[in-house]
Amino acid sequence: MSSAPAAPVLSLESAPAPAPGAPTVQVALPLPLPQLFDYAPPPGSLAGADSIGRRVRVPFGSRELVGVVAGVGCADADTLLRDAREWLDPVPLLDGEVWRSLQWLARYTHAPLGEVVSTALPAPLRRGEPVPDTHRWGWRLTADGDAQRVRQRAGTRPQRLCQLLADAAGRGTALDEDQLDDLMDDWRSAARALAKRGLVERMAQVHVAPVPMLGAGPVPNAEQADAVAAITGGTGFGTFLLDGVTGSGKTEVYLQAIAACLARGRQALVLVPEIGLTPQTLARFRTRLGIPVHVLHSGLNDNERARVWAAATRGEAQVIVGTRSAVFTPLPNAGLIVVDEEHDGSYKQQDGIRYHARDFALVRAKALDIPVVLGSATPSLESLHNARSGRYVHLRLKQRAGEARPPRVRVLDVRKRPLRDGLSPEVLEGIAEHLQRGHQVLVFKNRRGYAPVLLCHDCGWTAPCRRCDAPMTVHAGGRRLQCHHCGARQPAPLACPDCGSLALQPQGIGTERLEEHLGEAFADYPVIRIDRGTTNRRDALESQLARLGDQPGILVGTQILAKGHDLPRLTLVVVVGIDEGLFSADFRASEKLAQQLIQVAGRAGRATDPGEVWLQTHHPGHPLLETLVHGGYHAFADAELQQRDAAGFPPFAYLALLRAEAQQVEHANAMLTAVRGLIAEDAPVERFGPMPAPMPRRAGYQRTQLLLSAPRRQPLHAVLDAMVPRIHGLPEARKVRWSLDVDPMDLY
DNA sequence: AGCACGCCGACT
DNA sequence: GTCGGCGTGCTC
Repeated sequence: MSSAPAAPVLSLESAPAPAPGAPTVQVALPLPLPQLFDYAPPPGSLAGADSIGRRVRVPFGSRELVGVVAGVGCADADTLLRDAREWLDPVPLLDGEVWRSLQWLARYTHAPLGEVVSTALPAPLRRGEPVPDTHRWGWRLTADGDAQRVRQRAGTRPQRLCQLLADAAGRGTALDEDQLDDLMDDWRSAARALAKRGLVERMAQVHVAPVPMLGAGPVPNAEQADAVAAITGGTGFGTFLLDGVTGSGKTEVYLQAIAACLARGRQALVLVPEIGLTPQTLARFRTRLGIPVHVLHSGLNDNERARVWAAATRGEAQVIVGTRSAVFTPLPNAGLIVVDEEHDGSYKQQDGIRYHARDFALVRAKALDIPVVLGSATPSLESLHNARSGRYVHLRLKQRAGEARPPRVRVLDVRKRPLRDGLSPEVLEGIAEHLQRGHQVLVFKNRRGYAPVLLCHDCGWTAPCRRCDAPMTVHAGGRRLQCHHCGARQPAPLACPDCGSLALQPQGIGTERLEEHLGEAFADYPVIRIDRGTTNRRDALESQLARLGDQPGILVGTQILAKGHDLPRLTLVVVVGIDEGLFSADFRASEKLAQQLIQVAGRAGRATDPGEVWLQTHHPGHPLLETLVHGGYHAFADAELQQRDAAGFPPFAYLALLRAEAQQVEHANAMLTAVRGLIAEDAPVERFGPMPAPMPRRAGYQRTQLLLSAPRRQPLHAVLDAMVPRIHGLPEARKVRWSLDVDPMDLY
């Protein structure tokens, strides 16, 4: 699904007409098995077509599982089926569009429906818990409480709570728990005490759809107004690529399109990348739209997620903002889907069901017959290709809002320049200058740790991971080794295990080493490192940036710094060590690098101070840099699309990658060879492999892969349709862990 | 995936 | 003499 929306390779048609006989339910179970399992309906109940989408608890071997009814049928007289234990839903939990789309996804990814359903549902629902209620809880005085109110001792919490509730009652209303949180701290203990004496009571409040109270926003410029008009002006499905440089006000366009959607009484779903969901963004949505915004992200616990899901499925949640998995939210009353930063790699799930949330959002929008907006300053080549071929409406925002000007980009040739811990003298001078002017500097290096390898200067030995074909990364200033692929950690050796030499040196530069060096070079300024090593908790990034505030100082970090927060005092971005990315074997490496450079460059000079971006490289003449610096992202994209076309890569070809891993390579290879043998000789797909994965050994497993490629989607899927069910029966597949990735993001 | 059943080593 | 190793086979 990487390029075209809902190309109906796979039909949405469902079950055949039931035949006479004992009724059965066909249940999709969360197992890596391709088939449905038949049961007799729970004793004493009926199962018609209206039970499709309901959850049932069923016996399975010696255990019990929760599944979803995917069809109904009738049993042959001679087959003995087990009884399903119980219905878990009175009416279907999944129905209508979301159910059809999930079935589509199962067929498209060639994954078992039960596993797709189970990734789509919040954990409590997956476990069989009832759909949580979404009532707001209100508190009011009982008749007793009202009568005895005057007898409360003045100045106490219970008295204050009674007073608040009495005031509210005077206005003919109760107070809900959110309002009480705002009005009084620790009202709960007072309420508990009063409730025990029967003076106050809690009651569920009927949901009343809040009316949006649109806050004032900036006056849109002509480009923004045109974009909003295009998105809101159409009828039904349409895909809009909102292609706007950093600072051009894409969020403003989203907000106005969402406001229009709300004005028609419809729900809006907004997808954001994992690190894009900042408190600032949420606050802006809330104040501008003037209604509760329901948030779904990895920081929520299971019950909170289930509640948001429930609120959405009941149509109560009007705006849902969430990361990848939010794309599964049922939207009975949908009006708009927005995918922010649509190029972002975190939309593709890389384990389990390998779906792409952006692409699935398109499928859903089509099924819902509503517009979908894909926004980015650096659109994916897939989306650009679709825009240029007319499948998407291409909306360009070329102006930066306000006075902000695009940053000046400088390519620094560091060949033959002395580098100290990876930084050239010019860079250090530049940093000093910006700091002295009271500004902030961002040093971007896409490599965590102290140094990428530990090298013996005498014999050339490098510290390898014992379980992976990868060198271990040096951490903790050289004292520890860590594998970024399997997580293994060990102390750094004092002497070379091969030759006994003590000349072990960290080789190369990571963020930790940059932090250390910059801390020494600029001892008077704060140096803050932000990467996955320092910023595990969701709010850690916030608090670290808050620590810096408006002070002059240096931020050192990886990818995680490339977007999100506004850093108005930031005027210099130094990009160190892009050279690895220039020569990577992965077909998407150039695209990722270009997007990263443009995104991180967008951090510089968002306010009135003009920003500068310095790229430190040993390859100043590399075509990617030349094109990107002189022609911008679109010139790069043109060139890169031509190369993809010539090389037969997406979006000009469709790929499916079968990965296999086993303790012994032979097992993995035997399995893939057997799979390859399942493909008809004359099938119009190219097959590459079995071949070793780019990292042949990872976490102790030998990894190989088989790549299938076709110039059109349909024949590839025809091959997969015939092939995948038979893989499960392959004896060679027994000792192997395998997975199929349709539209892989990378060939790793 | 889980879980049972099933045949061969070091232990109360 | 048993507890337990993980090979293989099945689950409506």
